Amino acid sequence: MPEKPELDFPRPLTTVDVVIFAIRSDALQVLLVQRPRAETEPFPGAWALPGGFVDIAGDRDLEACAARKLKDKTGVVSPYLEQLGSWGSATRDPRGWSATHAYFALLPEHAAGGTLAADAQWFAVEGEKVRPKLAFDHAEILQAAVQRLRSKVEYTSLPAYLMPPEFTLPELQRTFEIVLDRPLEKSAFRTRMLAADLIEPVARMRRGPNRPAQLYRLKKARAPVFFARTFNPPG
Amino acid sequence: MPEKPELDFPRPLTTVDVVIFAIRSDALQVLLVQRPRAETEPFPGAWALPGGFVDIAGDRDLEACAARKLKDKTGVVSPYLEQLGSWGSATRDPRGWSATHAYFALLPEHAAGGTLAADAQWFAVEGEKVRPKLAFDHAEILQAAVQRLRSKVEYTSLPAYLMPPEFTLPELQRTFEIVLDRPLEKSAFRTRMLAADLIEPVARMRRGPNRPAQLYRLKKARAPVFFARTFNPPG
DNA sequence: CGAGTAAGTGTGTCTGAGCAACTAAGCTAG
DNA sequence: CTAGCTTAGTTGCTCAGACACACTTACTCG
Repeated sequence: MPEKPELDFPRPLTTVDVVIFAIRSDALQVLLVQRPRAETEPFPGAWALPGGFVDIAGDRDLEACAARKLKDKTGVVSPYLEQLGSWGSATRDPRGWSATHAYFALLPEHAAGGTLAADAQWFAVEGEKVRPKLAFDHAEILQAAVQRLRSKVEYTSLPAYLMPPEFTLPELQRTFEIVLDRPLEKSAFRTRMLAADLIEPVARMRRGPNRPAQLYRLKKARAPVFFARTFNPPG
Repeated sequence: MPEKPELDFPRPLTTVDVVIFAIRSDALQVLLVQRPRAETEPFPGAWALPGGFVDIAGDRDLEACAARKLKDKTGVVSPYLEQLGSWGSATRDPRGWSATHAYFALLPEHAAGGTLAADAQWFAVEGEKVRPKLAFDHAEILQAAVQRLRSKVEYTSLPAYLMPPEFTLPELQRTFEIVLDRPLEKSAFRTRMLAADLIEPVARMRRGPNRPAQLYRLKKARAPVFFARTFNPPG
């Protein structure tokens, strides 16, 4: 091939980061990894979102790269994975002009309980932040992810992806309440969830502490379903 | 600084592309540029979205890069500009692994009528496509942009950014109808636009073909406003 | 001067949110 | 064994708001 001068442009560093959410201990949590302590690394020892450089040889595309990083840290292979956005600037990485493609993933609790990478740990999301100070601009990315999750919950049934394969309506409502951080009205919630047509009843029932409850599962058709209105808390 | 071996990873090509929309001749149009005819270029002579490599030396961040490319092609400096997503894979560019950060912009008609770059031209959006076959995966990006625009129109008042500084309600409704490609109900449209609180009346009136109409303008506070429901066509 | 057209307003209907009451089923403590 | 507590799920009522349609007003043009 003839020479292509514009390819000699200096290229930005290209990374992919994944904001991995799960409900654990009745709280919204996010998975973070600790950066290596080597002095040659930026932000040594700091907590950061799981991510890293795109592997030109191994990654077919950006989403495959995000899925790989998720699998490396959690072992989970096919969760809900959605592109969040990209952040790129001259200053966000001390090593030079860099751009990251951010994804966010929703894991059911049972999957989140599996074997974790040694450097990974779950942290509770408090407001739109997390306790430790994050490396790079990852606090900003996390904030965007939480906002996106909360805003999509208002008009889709995304949190169903945080549930185990079979769940009861009260359990699903509890998950919505944890994500939204506000109480929801039982009757309206039921009406809307059934109208959304994203979940279907399973024949079996679950024996709860008081009485058996109907089990539901996610329907195969995974189109996000939009609600007509937002619900409001009682009182 | 000590050596940082991971920085020797081969880096993907990094570009920014902008999907620029405007209403022209009563239709939704998008700005395309023709790729150079040199045989050394990929897709010589084909139409493509305006875009190109990130300039590490000149661009502060991705959005500044997108704004620069928009200004280069249209002369417009501060339109509505929103990140759309990113597309990256080993195969989308014949020159190698590449990732593009896509933005979409909304231009008012009067701004879109200004001086265009020599290689740029407006094309009507038909469905979610455009007549000429596009270079790279730009058809896919364009499709995503149209879908995003249409879906956001359902619950925000984005199309107001396609209007001149002052406009009448029927003109605004016409713009909504062009973007959504379906008729809207006059009364409901009025109620919702006023409730959205994104536009405010101007003292003056415009003389129309039959009677003078109230002029409105965009409010300074540019927060996107969400509607409770979608409107439906009459009949 | 009358018909046509477009801007803007009024109105009845219907859906769904919010709230509370109520039933039913199982657990638990005495 | 039983009474009372807890929770799943249902029902009914009220109210607000959005929608569809129809009406009024005002201007133009022939």
